Amino acid sequence: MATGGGRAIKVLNVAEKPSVAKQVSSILSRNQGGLRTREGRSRYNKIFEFNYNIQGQQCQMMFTSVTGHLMEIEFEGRYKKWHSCDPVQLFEAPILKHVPQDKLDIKKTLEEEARKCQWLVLWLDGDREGENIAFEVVEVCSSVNSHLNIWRARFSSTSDREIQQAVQQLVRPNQLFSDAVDVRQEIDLRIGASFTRFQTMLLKDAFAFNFSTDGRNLILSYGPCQFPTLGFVVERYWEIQAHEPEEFWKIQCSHTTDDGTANFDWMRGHLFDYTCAVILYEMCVQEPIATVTEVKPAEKLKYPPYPLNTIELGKRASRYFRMSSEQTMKIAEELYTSGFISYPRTETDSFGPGMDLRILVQQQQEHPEWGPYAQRLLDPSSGLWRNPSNGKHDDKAHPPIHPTKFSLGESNWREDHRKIYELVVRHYLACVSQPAISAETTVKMDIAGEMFRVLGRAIVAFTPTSMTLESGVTRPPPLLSESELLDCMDKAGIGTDATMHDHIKKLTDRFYATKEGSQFKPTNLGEALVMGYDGMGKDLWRPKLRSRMEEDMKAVSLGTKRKENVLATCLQQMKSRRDKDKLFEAFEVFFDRTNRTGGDEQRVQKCVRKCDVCQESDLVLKKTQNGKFMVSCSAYPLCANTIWLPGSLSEATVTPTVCDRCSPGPIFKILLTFRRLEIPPQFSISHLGCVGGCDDTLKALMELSNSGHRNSSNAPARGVGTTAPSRNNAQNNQQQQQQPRRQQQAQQQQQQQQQQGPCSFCHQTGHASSDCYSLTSQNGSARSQRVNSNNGPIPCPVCESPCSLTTANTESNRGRKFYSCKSTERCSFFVCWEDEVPTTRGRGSSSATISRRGSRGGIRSGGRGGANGSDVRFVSATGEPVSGRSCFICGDPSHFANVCPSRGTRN
DNA sequence: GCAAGGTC
Repeated sequence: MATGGGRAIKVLNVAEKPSVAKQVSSILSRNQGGLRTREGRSRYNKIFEFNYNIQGQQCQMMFTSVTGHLMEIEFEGRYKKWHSCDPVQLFEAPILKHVPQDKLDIKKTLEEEARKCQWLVLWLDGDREGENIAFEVVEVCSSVNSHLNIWRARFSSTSDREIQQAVQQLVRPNQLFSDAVDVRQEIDLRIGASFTRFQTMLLKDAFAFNFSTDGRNLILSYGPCQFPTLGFVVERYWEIQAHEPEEFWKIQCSHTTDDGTANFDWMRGHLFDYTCAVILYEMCVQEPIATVTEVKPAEKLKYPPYPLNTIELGKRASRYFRMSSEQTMKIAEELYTSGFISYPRTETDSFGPGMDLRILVQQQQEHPEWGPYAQRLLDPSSGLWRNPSNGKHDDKAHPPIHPTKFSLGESNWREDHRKIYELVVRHYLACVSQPAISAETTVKMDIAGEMFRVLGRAIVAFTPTSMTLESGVTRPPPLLSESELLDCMDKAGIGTDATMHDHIKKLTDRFYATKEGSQFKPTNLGEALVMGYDGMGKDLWRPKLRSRMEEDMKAVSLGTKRKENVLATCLQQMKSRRDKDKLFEAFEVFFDRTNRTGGDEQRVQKCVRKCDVCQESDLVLKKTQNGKFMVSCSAYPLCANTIWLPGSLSEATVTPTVCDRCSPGPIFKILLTFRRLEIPPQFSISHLGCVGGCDDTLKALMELSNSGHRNSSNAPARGVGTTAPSRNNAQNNQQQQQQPRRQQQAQQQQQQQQQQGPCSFCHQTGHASSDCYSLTSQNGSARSQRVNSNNGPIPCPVCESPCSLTTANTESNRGRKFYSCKSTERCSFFVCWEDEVPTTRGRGSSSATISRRGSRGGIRSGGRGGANGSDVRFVSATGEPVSGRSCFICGDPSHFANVCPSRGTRN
C-alpha cells in the first residue's frame, strides 16, 4: 500500500447500505476532529466526511453508500417483449448490465465524488453478493476516474475493533467471488425468463383454470428457488394423499391412587399385529403384578436457544404468533429502521467478542413484565447469567438480531410490532441465561416380561388398576407449516435469509398454494406444475438443482471452475429439459382443455370445407393433445362449430379428393384409420370418409362412438359449443381434486364401466370384458382355490377366503395357534385354538406368518373379530382362564374380546 | 408479464 506523509489524499468510501456508512464513519471519525454530513443525490444515501490516517497517510474521507445491488441484468431490447422470440432463444440472447432508473441518483453521487478522489475503498458486506456489488461500484467510479487506487475493507462486524483493523489492512477486491455472482445472476435470469414465458404462453389459454386471478394477468412462473419451495409443499401433500391408515394395537396400563392416576406407556409403543398384541396382552392379564424395575430421578436441563438470526425469527414468529415470514420481516424491518432492534437480515447466530451483552440487559430492567427477570440476570448473586452459546452460522456482516433500544411499546406500534419486539427481547434474555432445570422421575415396570414406563411419578409396587388392549390407526402427517417450510429451505440452501419469505409469498401470489392458518396446501395449479416438471426431470422441482448450482458457484469463487464453463454446462442442461407433452399430460389431469390455442394442439390442421355455420372461416381437421380428432372452425372461439370424429381413430388425414355427392363444395374427404379392436369386425380399419353427410359408414362409427361403445370418446358426434371433455366444469374438477386419489380412481373406474356397456363375454354390465369373471375363473385363480379347497388353504367360515394358521413365537406362548382370515380388508374372522386346527376343517398351513415391518417397528396386522364354535381358550381381565366362547375382557360368553362392547365394536 | 439477489 502506498504511504506517505505529505498532502492529504481524498478517499471515497462506499458501504452496502446507509446504516453501515453511518456506523463506520462514526467509529473512524471518533477523536479525529469531527464528522460532517452532507446530502447526496439520493435522499437515503448521505455523505459523511471526516479526516483519518491510514498507515501514515493523511486522508480526507468521504463516506457514502449504495442500497444493495447498483446494477441489474436484462435482455437486450429486441428480446424484452414476450412474443419477440421463441423462449428457448433466451438461453443465448445478449444480456446487458446497467444501472436501473431508480438507482441513477446513487450512480450520480458516486461519479461526482469519484472524480474528486484518488482512492476508492469498498466497504461492502463480506459475502459473494457484497463482492459483486463492489465491482459494480468500481465500474461506475472507474468510468469517470481511471486513476483510482481501488481497495477493499474486510470486516465481519461493525464493532470498533473490527472496523479499525479493516481500515488499516486494506486488500484488493476478489474478482472470483464477484464472478460467482455473475454466473448465478445470468443462470437465474435465463432459466427463469425462458421457462416462465414458455409455460405461460403454452398453458395459460389452453386450459380452463378453476380459480379467480382477481383481475391479474396469470403468470405461470418458474424459478430455481420458487419451484423447490413449491416442491416441498406438494411433496408433503402427496405424502398425505398416499397415506393408508393402518390399524395398530397397544396395551394401555394405569394405576390409580389417592394422589391421582399414572398412565404407563407400553415400551414397545404399538404393534401392527393384532394376534401378537393379544398374546402379549393375555400374558399381562394372566400375571398382572407389576414389578417396578427402575425409579430414576433425573435433573433435566433445557438449554437456551442460540442467538437469533433471520430464519429462526421467521420460524418462531410463525410458531408463536402464526405470523407469515413476509409480515415478520416487514415488522422487523420497521423496528430496525426506528432503532429498536438490530439489523434483521442476518445468518449470524453467535455474538462476536466485541459486544457488550450486559448493557442490552440493563436497558430492559424497567419493563413491567420482563424487567424483574433482567434485574435478576444482572445480579451476580443470582448466578443466572451465562455467556450465550454460539451457533455455527456467521455472515461476517451482522451480529445476531437483538434489542438495541428499550421500549414499553410506542404509540405508532401495532400489535405485531409489540409481538416481534417482545420475541426479540425475550429470546435475547434467554440466550444470556443459565439453562432451565426440571426434575423428572422415570418409573419403569415389568408385567409378565412386558416393560412399561411413566414419567414424573414416584411409585414403588402395585397392581394395575386397569389394563386394556387399545386399537388406533396411523395418521398422515399434517400439511407443511411455514416454520417447517423455512426449515426445509434452510437445510436445502434454497434462497437466502433475506429472500426466503419472498419465495414463500410467491407461491400464494402465483396461485400455486393456499395458506390455511399457518399451513400450506398446493392448489391444482401448483400440483399440476410439479407433476409436469416431475415428468421432465425430478431435479427441476427438487432442491438438488439449486444445491448443485450453489456448489458450482462455490467452485467459481475458489477458482476451481471457470465462470464460462459453469454457465455453458448449466444452461445447456436446462435448455434440453423443456417438454411440452409432459406439461400437457399433467395439466390434463387437473384441468379441462379449452379450444383456444395455447400450445401445439393442432398437430394436424388442414381445411376440410368452408364452415357451414359462420360461412366465413374454414372447418379444419385437428388432433387434440389426448389423441382425439375433430373437424372444427378455425375461427374458434368466435365460431364453435365442431364435428367430433370417432374415438376409435388412430390416424386421420385430409386428402385432395373432393366429395362428388355433398354440397356446397368443395368438401375434402378424410382418410381415416381405425384401431382394429375398437370397431366392430364388419368395418374396415381404413376408410375414406366424408363429413358432409353422405357417408353412412362414418355415421355408423360416430354413432357407435357416441353410444358408449368400448373405448369411445365421450363427446357428442356433432355439437356446437359442447366440445369440452367429460369433466366439463371447473367446480366438478375442484370437487374431484378434494377427494382422496383412491376414491377418485374408484369413481373413474365406475364411470368407465358405466360407459363401457355390457361385457362382451357374459353380457352383464359393471365390468369390462378384460375383467370378466368368466375369464378369470377359466384361468384358475381365485375361484379355483375356493373350489379346490381340499388341497389348498382352509376356507374362512365367514367369507370363504383363504385363512392363515399362525404359530405364536413369543417365549411364553410359543406354539400357540392362531387362525385368521387373510382378507383382512373385508373380513374380521379371527380365532385362537388351544391345540391344532380341527381336522374337519381340512389341512392347514403350518408356516408362521408373523413378519417384522422395518420402518414402523411393528408387526403386520392379522385377522380380527369372529364368532365361531371352536375350542377357544382366553383369560378374563382378572386373569382367570375362560374356556369356550367367553370374552376375555368382560367374561361374557356371548361374544369374543375383539368385538367386546366395552371397547367398541369394529367392522 | 419472466428470476434471485441486494436494500429503502
